[in-house]
Amino acid sequence: MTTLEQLSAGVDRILPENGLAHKLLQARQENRPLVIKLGFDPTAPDLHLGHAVVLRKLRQFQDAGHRIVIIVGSFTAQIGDPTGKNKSRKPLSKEAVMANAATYIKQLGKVIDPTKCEVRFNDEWLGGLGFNAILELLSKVTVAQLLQRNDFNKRFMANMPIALHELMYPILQGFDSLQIDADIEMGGTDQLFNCTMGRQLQEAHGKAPQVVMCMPLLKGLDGNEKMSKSLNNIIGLTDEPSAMFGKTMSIPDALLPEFIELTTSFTVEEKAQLLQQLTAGNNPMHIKKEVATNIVAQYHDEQSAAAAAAFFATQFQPKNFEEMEFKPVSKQSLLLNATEVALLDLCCALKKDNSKSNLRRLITGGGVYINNEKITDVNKVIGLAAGLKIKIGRLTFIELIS
RNA sequence: GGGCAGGUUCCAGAGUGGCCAAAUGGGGCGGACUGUAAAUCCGCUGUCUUUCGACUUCAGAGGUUCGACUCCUCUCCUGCCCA
Repeated sequence: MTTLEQLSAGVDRILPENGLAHKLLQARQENRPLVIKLGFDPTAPDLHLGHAVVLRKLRQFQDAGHRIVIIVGSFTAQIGDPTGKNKSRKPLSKEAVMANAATYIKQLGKVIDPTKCEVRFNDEWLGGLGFNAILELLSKVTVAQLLQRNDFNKRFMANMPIALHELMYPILQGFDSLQIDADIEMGGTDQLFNCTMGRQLQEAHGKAPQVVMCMPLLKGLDGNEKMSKSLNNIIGLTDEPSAMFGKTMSIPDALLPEFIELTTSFTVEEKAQLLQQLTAGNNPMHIKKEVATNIVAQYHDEQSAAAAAAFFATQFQPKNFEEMEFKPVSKQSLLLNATEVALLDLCCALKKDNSKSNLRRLITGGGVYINNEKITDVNKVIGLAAGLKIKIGRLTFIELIS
């Protein structure tokens, strides 16, 4: 496989189409690495599999000897990439930005080599921009162009508010590209517009426009929306092996092809084979297990992956308490000064962040088991003996210890 | 600046004086089913209370009323039209 083929594999869109080939050629002729830009907003430092799709591609560039520049949107974070969903954001403190950036970069290391990438904060150049410089920048972009952007367009059409500063976001992001002379900007397909802005500004300033490479957006656990922390449908890069495995198993079967393609480290042949098994009607569960194992192995290791698979098999496949694993919780930590207590109170003590009403519903709804027996009476008196096993909801398994 | 229309629980969106903790749909959470998942069906979805019920909530503050999400006043916020 040629470098070009490898680097363009799995990419949703390259703009212009022959841009990557052109840049690679140029790099060879000029004997220099390409500058590959990736921006991020330091507001949500929890990276997930969706981010990894882009990062894995970045890794390939890194391995091919190109220069990775990570732009921390320390300035633009104050605006927040306008999605229409979230209201205008509070400006983050300098400390918060730095802390978020640090955790971000740490997690970045799960996919790319953090020692071989440059990190820049965009308030370095945006923070001190004078008003005349801003006006000069704004003069390069028209309102009609900005309104072409999907979020803006939708909101405009739906009579939803668009604050003026939100319109600046793409322009500022483009300005970043100008500052670092990006050859290529990476992003998800949702970044197409913003990245294009970089091209435009570079051209307007007499520089070579960057090539835009958009990776497909990974869908989240619900199988519908894109993976995103605010939608609570992510598989986090730092999730524990068992959680990572379990979450992967919980994706809808229909999402499997996408996951095989975008999240696994299988070879092209292996991927094709898995897909073929799927269409041949093999039980998707087995294939999903392979995918889950592969994912866990990537972010942890083979042993953890195998352990997570085994854990899943014992914890969620049978209904028998004997084989399941329970998290030990000491009686003292519950602060219940009694030897026996009503089920509801026990649940309250164990799930402190749930409201009592909510737990009451859970119990009456049949979601609570004690020692392998479903209990629906909230008043059922439970003896607090060591070894008591209790399951609350689908995911909480607790064993009392003295 | 002027005119008009709006702000309802996670979201969308009904509700225009008591029958409203607030329809319906979505989402979420449980259960049944299941080979993980999906589909389907059932239940739940403000807080506290064993029950009766009590309490807090419909942008905010006041007011009218026995009683307000619903009426009045002011304030804040949003959109549209005109300047």
